[in-house]
Amino acid sequence: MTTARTPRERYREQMRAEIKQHARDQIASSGATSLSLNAIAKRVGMSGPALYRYFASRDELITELVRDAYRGLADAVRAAFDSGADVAGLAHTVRDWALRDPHRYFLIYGTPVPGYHAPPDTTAISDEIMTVLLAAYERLPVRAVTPFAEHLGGAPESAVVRHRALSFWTRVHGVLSLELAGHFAGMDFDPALLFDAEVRTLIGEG
Amino acid sequence: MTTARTPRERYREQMRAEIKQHARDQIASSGATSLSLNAIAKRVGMSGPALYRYFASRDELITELVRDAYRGLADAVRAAFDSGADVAGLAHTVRDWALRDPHRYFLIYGTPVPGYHAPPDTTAISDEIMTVLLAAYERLPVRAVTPFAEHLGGAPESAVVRHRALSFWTRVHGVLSLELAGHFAGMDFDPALLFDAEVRTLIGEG
DNA sequence: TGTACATCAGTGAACGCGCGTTCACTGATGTAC
DNA sequence: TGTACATCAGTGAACGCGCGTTCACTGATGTAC
Repeated sequence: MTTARTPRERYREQMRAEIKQHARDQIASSGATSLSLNAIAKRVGMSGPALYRYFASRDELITELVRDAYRGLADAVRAAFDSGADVAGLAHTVRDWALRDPHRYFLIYGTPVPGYHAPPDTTAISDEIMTVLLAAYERLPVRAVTPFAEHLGGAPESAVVRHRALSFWTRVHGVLSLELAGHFAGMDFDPALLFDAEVRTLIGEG
Repeated sequence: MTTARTPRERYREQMRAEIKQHARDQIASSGATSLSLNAIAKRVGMSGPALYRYFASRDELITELVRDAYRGLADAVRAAFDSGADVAGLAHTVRDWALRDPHRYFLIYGTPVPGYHAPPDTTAISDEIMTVLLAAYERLPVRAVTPFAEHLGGAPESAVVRHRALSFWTRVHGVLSLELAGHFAGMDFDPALLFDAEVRTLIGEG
């Protein structure tokens, strides 16, 4: 959130934000692959070429959306941790964030868009999330070393923590992505409770 | 695999199979959303409209591919079970199947294609897979009732089995889809070992 | 405070492209007598 | 075995469409003196 100085700059920021919002809306209803600049322009109320004042290309717009999504998730997770959330709290933070806008979640963790490669700085944001997870697990009682932790190498205690953080990631993603994709529809249970059950296994009560 | 009787029918089956193969190839390199009939036709060596002799529309072709994918996974899982595979064996069957053609896996379990709805019979095939999972878990020692199993209702023993089968599904999918999407790239470990670690938690050694 | 100039937002026309799908048609293959 | 007809695979032209992007241009907004 850089403060825009001149009115023109402020206007630019505003327009960029508005364009991205409409882009998100379009992704929410038609998917990221079929994102159309012309359709967005129409929504924003200008002609297609005008968007090129704000984004160099369609790819740059998508990249920006991906970056924002990563940033948003990382911020949410860090804020929760700073407010004293434990591992279970972090899991629910992720779920709440994903449920608020499923397509933003899929933009990050969904089927990779062929030909499109995420910008390098997004992996840095991913690491940021992982760092918070590690910090949260370091507060829990130490667990026995697993075969996989041995494979990870390094100090045994930290390897165990890393293993647990990876399990957090894969299990939360597993139950969450199936829920968001609608695979539990028709099955007669509350996805929130299955999620809770998985979370319990992540903090040692499983 | 219905036996084609007349030569014409055999030829038809052959062409349909060839078209689907090229469609799979195209999905593998450009994703399901951007599947193009004309491009497939060119590959097969005929003109675009000729494909309409074999598929009523683009959507029907995709539906056919989705159906085949479900069918293939279900057959693989059932065959493994019939050959005596236990829960861990089934997990590896799923992983092997997914690794053989990641895009086929994402076709089923990836980001839902907006506007496209899977045909109703695919859910039946899903149930088939679940049935095999339940059978595999019924052979394992009975476990204590979980809160989620209580929520599922029905006989406690069967509810526990259902809970475990759901955990199988979500955990296998979680670690597998992140691996296939390339999210473990750059992290210094063997995904196969993380998968094994997750599988161990699914059979009671976690 | 007013004038002269530079910056920048947005337009409309045009580019080439590929898409799914329809249609009328040709020519080969199979069927019935 | 040969002829007459029906079936069906595949073609090429055409449909309307929307796409990303470029370009020359207009008009408004900001800046310097």
